[in-house]
Amino acid sequence: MSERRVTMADVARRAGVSPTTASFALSGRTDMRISDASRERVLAAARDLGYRPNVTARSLRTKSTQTIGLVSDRITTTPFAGEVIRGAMEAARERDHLLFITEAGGDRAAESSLVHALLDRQVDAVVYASMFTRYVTPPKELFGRRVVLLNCLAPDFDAPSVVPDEFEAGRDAARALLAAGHTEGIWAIGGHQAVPATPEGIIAGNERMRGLEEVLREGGARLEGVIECDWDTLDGHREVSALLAAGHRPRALVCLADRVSFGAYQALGEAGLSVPGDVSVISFDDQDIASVLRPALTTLRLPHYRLGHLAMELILRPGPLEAVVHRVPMPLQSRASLAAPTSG
Amino acid sequence: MSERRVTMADVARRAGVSPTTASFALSGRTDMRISDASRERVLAAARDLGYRPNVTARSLRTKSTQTIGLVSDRITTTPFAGEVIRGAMEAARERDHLLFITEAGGDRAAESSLVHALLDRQVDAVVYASMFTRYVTPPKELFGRRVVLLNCLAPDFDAPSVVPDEFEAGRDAARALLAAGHTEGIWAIGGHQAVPATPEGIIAGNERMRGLEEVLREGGARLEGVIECDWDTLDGHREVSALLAAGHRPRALVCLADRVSFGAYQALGEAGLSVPGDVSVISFDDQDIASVLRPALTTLRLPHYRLGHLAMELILRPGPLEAVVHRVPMPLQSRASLAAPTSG
DNA sequence: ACACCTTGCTAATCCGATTTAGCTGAACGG
DNA sequence: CCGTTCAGCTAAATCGGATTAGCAAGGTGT
Repeated sequence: MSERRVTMADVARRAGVSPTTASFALSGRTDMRISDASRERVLAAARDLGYRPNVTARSLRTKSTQTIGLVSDRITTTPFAGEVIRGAMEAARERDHLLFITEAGGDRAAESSLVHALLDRQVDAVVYASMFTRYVTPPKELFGRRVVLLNCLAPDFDAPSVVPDEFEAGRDAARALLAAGHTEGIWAIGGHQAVPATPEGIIAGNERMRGLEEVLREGGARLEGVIECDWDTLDGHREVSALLAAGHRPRALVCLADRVSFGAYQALGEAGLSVPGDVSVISFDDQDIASVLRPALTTLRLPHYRLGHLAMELILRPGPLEAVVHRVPMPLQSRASLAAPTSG
Repeated sequence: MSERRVTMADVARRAGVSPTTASFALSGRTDMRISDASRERVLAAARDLGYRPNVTARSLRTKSTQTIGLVSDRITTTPFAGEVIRGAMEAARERDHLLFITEAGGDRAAESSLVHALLDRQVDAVVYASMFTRYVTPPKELFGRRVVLLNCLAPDFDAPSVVPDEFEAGRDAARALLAAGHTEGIWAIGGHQAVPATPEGIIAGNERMRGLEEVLREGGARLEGVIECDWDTLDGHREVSALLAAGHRPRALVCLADRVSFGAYQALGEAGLSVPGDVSVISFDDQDIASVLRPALTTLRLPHYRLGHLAMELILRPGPLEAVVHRVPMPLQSRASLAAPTSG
């Protein structure tokens, strides 16, 4: 891409030293003796010429490209996935690394070919990411490589995982409910289900429900009912409408995803019930919409930025990677949809 | 990253030819004569050994890395920006290129340093992207380089731009309104304003308004009023509430962004007005939320995927780039919020 | 029979860095 | 005065390919 770049040979020539000396002076290595005078001259020459090392050339020798690859199933499906990338990117930048982004769209062949494309470019490591928490089997090309699993788990694959702490989030939801005084009329909408097509897709649902029920029980409360449905606005609307039509009068709704909450809001509104006056709502995810709903939604936030950041941090941390599961807390975003139950 | 890779020398050895012959056989070049027998043996050896060329090494000689860099102000601010990246990525992949993603967050120094990081890695070209349409001044490091401006304009910079066709979208909004029979009581909410902090940020607003008013006028209609406000849910809610409180009874609202529409929906609902029964709403952007609102929002879609795709296509198209502005159509998503005005 | 092409291949160089091996001159010790 | 040590540097090899220059064998034309 245009204009001959200044090379180290140019710098060496201008400083009146050999390329070897220039190299050592510039890299600041001390195992080869360079006089202060020479070093200064090299540094000055580099500065004057605006020298920048050719990372590609260096990589050929050093085997390190300062480049990380990210392979994901889908980047754009979930609207907040960008935060994952941003987290990874910023962590990379803090250590002078750059990020290749790829997306296989769930296609195994495409995935393999993308991993090859990354390896052909000598990436130092790969982040293998899923856009919702689930079990995966990374392509065989990644075996034995430096890999971190992001938002997914692979028991047979020797690599660390970074996932949201769904279980603790479930517990926190229950704690918030109890703290507000809710012990009766609590319904879970969305239940254990996540994505219908993916049997393993129920990690988030299961964990959230497990934590929720556990702390509720400890607090002497319990769920009045669990409604299993897909995690979407339409489903939330349909199920909550049905619930109300059946004569139930919930005091608190635990929606397993913000999209479900939005549907619940709509159903509640149509039935003339107010949030949180008549019914409290607590939710999971903290999508954009959560803060814009009226009333603003109290929800447990999926820590996408931190997920991406931590995955990259692990990769760039020196030393071998340990196959540990790192659970990132899901902070409670306390907003307006949760309040004390009205007596009666 | 582990395991010695098979090199071309290995392939040549196994095929019993020189590396030169292997190179020519593998690249399929015809300007050097290689017998069919030799070629076959090289190809077979490569296949047997699972040979993959080291792109980094090749780049050193050829100056082409099959790698494109993307520099943006913010990737995650707008929830649909992921589609831009996906479009660019897929276009890149169609031509066996990979994409570096970087984000400067509006910081000029960071931007320069990221561009350097890209150039140090010998990217073949750079996509300079903004997350909302505006005038920009790319960093000087990009002058003379192969660059495409994505979602932004820079008159003094010799490079093509790819932007949404906001003007035509405004015209299409007007056409949709007229086709539904609206000629009176049409209000624009959001007006020319876009982002308060950015004086150049009004391109989208200006163009949309210009197209809208032009076609309305041609159709013998006109706007009853234009309300200038920021493009956010809160603003939409506040302004529409105020409008109704002032005794106005709009028949159609043109919201300059979906977020504004959402606020308008809330205000309308609170006032007991139904969409589209009492008031029609047409909007711009087509964010996720648009299809999930009740009734689903009729809106002119920002063609993010195509924007990203076209930018990358231009870059990968052989030959020099021409400093032309490419306008990508914003398709009308006809949903339920626009209907004929009720008489009376 | 000799100059002249072709064909089919290889040796050597290059790309821009890093790194290893080795060389030179001064200081030092005895 | 001679061998040793050490500071300070350079030549050359290396990484994995692409590319240029050139060479040997066989065929052609005259």
